[in-house]
Amino acid sequence: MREEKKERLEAKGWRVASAADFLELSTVEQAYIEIRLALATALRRQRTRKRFTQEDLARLVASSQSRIAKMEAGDATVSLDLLIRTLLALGTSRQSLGSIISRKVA
Amino acid sequence: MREEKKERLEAKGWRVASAADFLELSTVEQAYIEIRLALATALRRQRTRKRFTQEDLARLVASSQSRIAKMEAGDATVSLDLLIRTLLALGTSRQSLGSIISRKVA
DNA sequence: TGACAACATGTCAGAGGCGACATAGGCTCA
DNA sequence: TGAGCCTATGTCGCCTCTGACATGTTGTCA
Repeated sequence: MREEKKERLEAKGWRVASAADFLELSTVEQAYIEIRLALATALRRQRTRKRFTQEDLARLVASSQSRIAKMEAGDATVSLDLLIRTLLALGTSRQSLGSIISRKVA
Repeated sequence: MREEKKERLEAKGWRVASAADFLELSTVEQAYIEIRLALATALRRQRTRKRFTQEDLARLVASSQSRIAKMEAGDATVSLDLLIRTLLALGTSRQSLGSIISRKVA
C-alpha cells in the first residue's frame, strides 16, 4: 500500500502485520478494516438518528462515553464484537447488520 | 428461556448475564448468539468444502487446531473478530459474510 | 466573551481471548 | 485388534480489549 495510506492507518493505532503487507494490504485485511469502518459509520448514524448522546448510548450498553467515541472513530482497540453488540442494542436487526457488512448501505 | 436451553448454552461456557435474562434471553443476546452460531456453521462448511483439515486452516490463519475446533463448536471463548477474520481468510466475500449474518444461507 | 454540553483522546488495571500444548475420543482401513 | 489421522476438550501464560477516569477540543447560546 502507499505510504500515505499506511500512515493514516497507523495513526489510528493499526499495525500492518506481515512483510507482504508492507507495500500492499492483503485483501483479507482490507475487507476486515472496511467492515469495521462500515459498522462504525452505521453506529454513529443509528445513534444520532435516535438523538442519543454518546453518554446515553454508553448507559444503554453498560459502557463509557469514551469507548463509544472510539467505536465511532474506528479506533483499533475496539473489537468487532463490541461494535456488533452495540448495534444490536440500538435495535439493528440481523438483516440490517448483514446489509451493513455487505456494503449495500442498510 | 427454558431450563433445557439455558443448560445447553451454559455447557458451552455461556453465562446468562442479567436477572431479566434468567427466564428469557434478551433479543439482543439471542441475535448475538445466533450470529455466532451462523458464522461457526458457515466456517465448518467452507473448510470442509475445500477439503481442509482443521490443522490446514490453522496454518493458513496462523492459529492452532484446537482454536479452529472451538470456533466451529461455537465455544464462548472465541470472538466474532476471529470467526470473521477466519472466514475472510477462507475466501468468503463481504457479500457472503453479510448473507451469513442475515441468515439467508449464503 | 464565558458557560455549558457533546465529543475526542490518552492512560490504566483488570478481564477475557489468544496460540500452544497435552491428551482424549472417534473413524477407517488392514 | 491396532495404527494413523482427524477432531474435541482442558489448561496455561501472554497480550489485547475493556470500562473508568481525566482532560482536551469544539460548538452553541446568551
